[in-house]
Amino acid sequence: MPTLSDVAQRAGVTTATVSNVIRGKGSVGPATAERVRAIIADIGYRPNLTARALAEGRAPTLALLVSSIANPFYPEFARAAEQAARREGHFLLVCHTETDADIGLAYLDRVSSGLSEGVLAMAGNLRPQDLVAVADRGVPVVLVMWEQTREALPMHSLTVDFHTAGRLAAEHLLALGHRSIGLVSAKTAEGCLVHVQRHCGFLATLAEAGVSLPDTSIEYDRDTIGGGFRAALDLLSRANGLTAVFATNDLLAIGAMQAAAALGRRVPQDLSVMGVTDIELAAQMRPALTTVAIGTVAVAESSIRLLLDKIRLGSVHNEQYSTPPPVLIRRGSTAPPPR
Amino acid sequence: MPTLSDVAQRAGVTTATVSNVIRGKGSVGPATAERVRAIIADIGYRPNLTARALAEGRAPTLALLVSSIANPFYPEFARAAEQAARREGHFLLVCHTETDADIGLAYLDRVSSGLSEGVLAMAGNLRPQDLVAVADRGVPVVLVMWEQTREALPMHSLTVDFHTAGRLAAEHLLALGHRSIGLVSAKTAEGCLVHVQRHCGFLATLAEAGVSLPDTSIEYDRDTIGGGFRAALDLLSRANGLTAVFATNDLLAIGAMQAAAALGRRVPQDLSVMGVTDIELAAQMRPALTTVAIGTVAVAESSIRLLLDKIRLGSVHNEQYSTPPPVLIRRGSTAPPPR
DNA sequence: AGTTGGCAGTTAAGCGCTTAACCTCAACAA
DNA sequence: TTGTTGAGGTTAAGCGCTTAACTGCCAACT
Repeated sequence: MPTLSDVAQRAGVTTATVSNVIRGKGSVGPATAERVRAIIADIGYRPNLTARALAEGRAPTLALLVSSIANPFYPEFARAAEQAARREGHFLLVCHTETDADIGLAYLDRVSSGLSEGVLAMAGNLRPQDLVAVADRGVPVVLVMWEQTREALPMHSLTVDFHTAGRLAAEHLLALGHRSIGLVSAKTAEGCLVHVQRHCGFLATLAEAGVSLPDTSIEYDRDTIGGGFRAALDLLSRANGLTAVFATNDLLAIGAMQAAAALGRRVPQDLSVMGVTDIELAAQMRPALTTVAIGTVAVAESSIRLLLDKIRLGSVHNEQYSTPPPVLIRRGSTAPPPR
Repeated sequence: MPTLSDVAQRAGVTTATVSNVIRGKGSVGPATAERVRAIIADIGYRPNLTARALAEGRAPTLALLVSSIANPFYPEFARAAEQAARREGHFLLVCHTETDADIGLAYLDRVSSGLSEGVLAMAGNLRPQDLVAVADRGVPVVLVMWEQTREALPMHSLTVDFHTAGRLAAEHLLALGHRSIGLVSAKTAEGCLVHVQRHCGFLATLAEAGVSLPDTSIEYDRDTIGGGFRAALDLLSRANGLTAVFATNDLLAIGAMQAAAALGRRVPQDLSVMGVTDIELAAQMRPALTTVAIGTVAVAESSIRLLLDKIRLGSVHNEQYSTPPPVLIRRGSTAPPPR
């Protein structure tokens, strides 16, 4: 592969000049610039990005740490994040930490040793102290939807107002006339605040409306349809007269729809079902799933922008950003309760 | 951030010795090694991977070019590929080329300028000449499931036997007793050989069994459930007496199941439905989707291994590998035809 | 005693690029 | 005439790491 000095040699100038031509900096005569450009095109020279990264002290790469892709939300997020990064001239290194905090640590470690300029951390299984260690080494880190832990970590973070998401869901079901509503949520003991918040927003709204606390089914397996199926089956067979089910994410909601079908209850005529997130699958269901959209693409774009801001401005104070509020997406899986 | 020479200085040795300690090469006395290691741990030194990549002339990174993630198969593949790459000490740069060949070109270009050691190309929208140009520059490229084009590109490739996949599907339905079978496939004019092959294997097997060619519905939108829904609706309303539908991928098949439900036909009692690929969603449907698994994880692992072999052995001949044959996964969406 | 060989380390030359600092010369104003 | 200025370069010092080649030194052979 040709290098800068190959080009320089052929053009009869120094590498500095060629570099200046490429970067459009410094002052180079038009004739020289043209000659250099012609040679670059001729021999097919491409700058070595690794060398450039070393010389500039920064890599055109951002890392995204996600725990798993069991939930299609993550690929959707990753894709949007990658597009946003690309628009800013950056690559995205996607790292699946799976369920193993040590894999996360290994990634954090390697990624923060020069390969990437910053880290977007979404993986709930990362240990807070590992993140802090990396941040302390001067690597820009942005926490995305990191409501896993209550203690505020000393770094930038981007949060989504999941409380409002729960509230919107409750308001929608109440407005339709439902008064006997079941809740399918994730096990709170795992400290998964993203579910707890939705859960609480939902309950608070019902309480304000004077509706008694709903029957609840908790599922450990919060990122599978099967989990929602089992939870809803349990819920529907235990509690009579439920006319609606709210699940704290779309996957659980889809499982709930399946449970309704298995029990011979039609959605939405006999039972309304709704979720949170608005994954692409939600719109593809029959009936299409009513849900509260959190704006996946917007969240991804904000995350990238926040990280890039932190990198470029080097802001020290660790700000906390929120994305625009969630939005109710009315589809076919909810309707007024049967009389 | 501390550098090699910081460590060397504190340890009273040269950077070469520290480097040797880290890499376990050369010969270093046990006492010195221990001292160096202690200092590394003490000051929290991490090798700069960019500098290492430059010095070694290779980056610990592989690039994966996918076109989109509309079909959940791609994230599943990407995840498996990333895990395989990690086990080999590599990172995975995921690049979504979307529908734009120029984005693909830009990625190919940048990724092949030192940032990654090799490229896994799955994106059907990449232009063959762009791939050839990159390969000619000496960048190892492996084509994965690149049956988009008939002309053999001069590079390594990994293919899946989709013809057998179609055959297995036909054999399964025939064995169950179906004689009137519908086919939902992707538009062949787009040159999407991965669908055409499944399609042909299926038809050939039916023909061998003396079963007349089935009714067929072609869908442009091959990577959405909605596409399968529309196609199957068309098919089922046009052709009377169909007892089974074979769709050339799982998404189309899931759409077909929805269409059956919309028409009041129970799956599998009234209509059997099956697909190809075995995406995770297939197992989560109710009834669970019978399908022909192509071994996504195995394909991903083979891709990575093939690419790494090409990189390490620098093999010049452009071999073509095949993954293990597809396997029928019998689930609840197929049954003998109604009498 | 003289050689050999291996261990423990050092030296120094890169890898391909960026960039601050410097040089030269023509044009121009004072 | 002298000084200033700016355009159009050049020089050279890195960025942080790897590695081939080399240097001492000491124990072990013959």
